[in-house]
Amino acid sequence: MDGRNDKSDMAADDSAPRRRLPPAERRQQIVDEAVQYFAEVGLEGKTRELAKRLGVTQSLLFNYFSTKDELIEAVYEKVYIGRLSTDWPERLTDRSVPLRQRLLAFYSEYSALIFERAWMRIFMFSGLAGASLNHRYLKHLGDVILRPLLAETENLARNTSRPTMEDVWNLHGGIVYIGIRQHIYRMPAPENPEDEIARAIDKYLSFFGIGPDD
Amino acid sequence: MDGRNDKSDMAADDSAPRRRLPPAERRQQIVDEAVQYFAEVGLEGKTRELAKRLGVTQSLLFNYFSTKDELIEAVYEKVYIGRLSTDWPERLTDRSVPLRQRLLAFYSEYSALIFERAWMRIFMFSGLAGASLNHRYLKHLGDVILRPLLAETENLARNTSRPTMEDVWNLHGGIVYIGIRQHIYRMPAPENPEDEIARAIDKYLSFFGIGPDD
DNA sequence: AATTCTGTTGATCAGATGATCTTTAAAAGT
DNA sequence: ACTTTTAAAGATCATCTGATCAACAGAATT
Repeated sequence: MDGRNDKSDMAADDSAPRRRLPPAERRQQIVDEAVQYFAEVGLEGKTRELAKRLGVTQSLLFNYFSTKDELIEAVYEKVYIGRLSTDWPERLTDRSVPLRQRLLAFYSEYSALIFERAWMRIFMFSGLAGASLNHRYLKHLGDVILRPLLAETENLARNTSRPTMEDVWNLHGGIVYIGIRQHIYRMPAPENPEDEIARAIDKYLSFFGIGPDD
Repeated sequence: MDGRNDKSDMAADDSAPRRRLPPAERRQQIVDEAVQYFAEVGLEGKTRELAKRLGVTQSLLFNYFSTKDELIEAVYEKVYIGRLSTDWPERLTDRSVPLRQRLLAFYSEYSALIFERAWMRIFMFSGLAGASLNHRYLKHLGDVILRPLLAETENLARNTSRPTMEDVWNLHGGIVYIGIRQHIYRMPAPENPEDEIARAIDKYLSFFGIGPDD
């Protein structure tokens, strides 16, 4: 594209000729940069461009990943891993705490994790590509987060209309859409997403007649 | 990829050697198939693969579009055009009709238009690619649909908490997310989206103390 | 039926791209 | 200091991909 080759031009580090990193470290460095790069341009980003951003030869990449797909898999792992804390299910179902408070805590932490450009975009790219990790993640989310959340809502719902799984997905989707607008569509973000999340939760709870202290 | 060349193997039409279509018709045919194809595999789909699906030579494409980007632009136009009816703004602000009813009518029609795989995916692909049409569409949507919708809500809101633009985006996002789950992530869709949309609208309205007949 | 017009094909190019392999040189071991 | 080990670079391959252009053939015109 552009003849960037001299100096002080790269996004990453290009200045120092520091070579021969320990393999584990180099591998990690490659994956980290690949996450950022692929998040920007998509999973069809070129290995040469990625190598350039790393200040490294293209062939080096294949020293750590025998194929590009293998690198992308590593990117998936890196990005998907630890995105769903294991202790959320129990904290979401801890009935000694008001549901509203539990929801606020969960979505506060969760949004902090997912309202991140690299994650958001790679999640979308991999979703469009039909990656299995994407399906597994969403199934997992439904099983260990949203379904318990439905149970908690049902337990407290005072209205005639019973909550359904779709109601939970609607709550979830409305919140996630904030991140989509911001990072996928690059629209201006709300100054304080936490406030909007709180409103979404209140809207959800009040619809089922659940108060702040229930 | 696969040596499909003989017969009865293509997704589109491959059987008949019908050649020499009138230019306008051929062009339309190409764009139509391109929409489907790019919606499936992304905007980095190959011209040769597209030509194969059309049962046509790859070089023919460049007889109608001097460059691939030009074809993609045509795909954008085709897909974006007419996706926002011009009469929605006035119908949404027609205060002789209850707001709930207006919202139901709008999102019933709108969801019928956008809950379509090709649209949904190309919108997402173009959004990730940062296409200007995408930004313009969202700005337009905000200006002529969501902002008036906020005004209508403000006009009827009876609660202490005043509706904000973010509330409208939350309503919208929650609804759109149904389509995202279905067509981007390819998750099982709710049997009847209209019901879920109605619930989302009711949740929204009730939060501001707006009744079904207001 | 012959001629003209033009939609379509087939061959091909130039650059890009994933991947391989030999060579170089930095670090570890002696 | 010398040798060994092995990251990393450099050159290169085979294929893919967007794009070009001359040649072909179906349809309209005369």
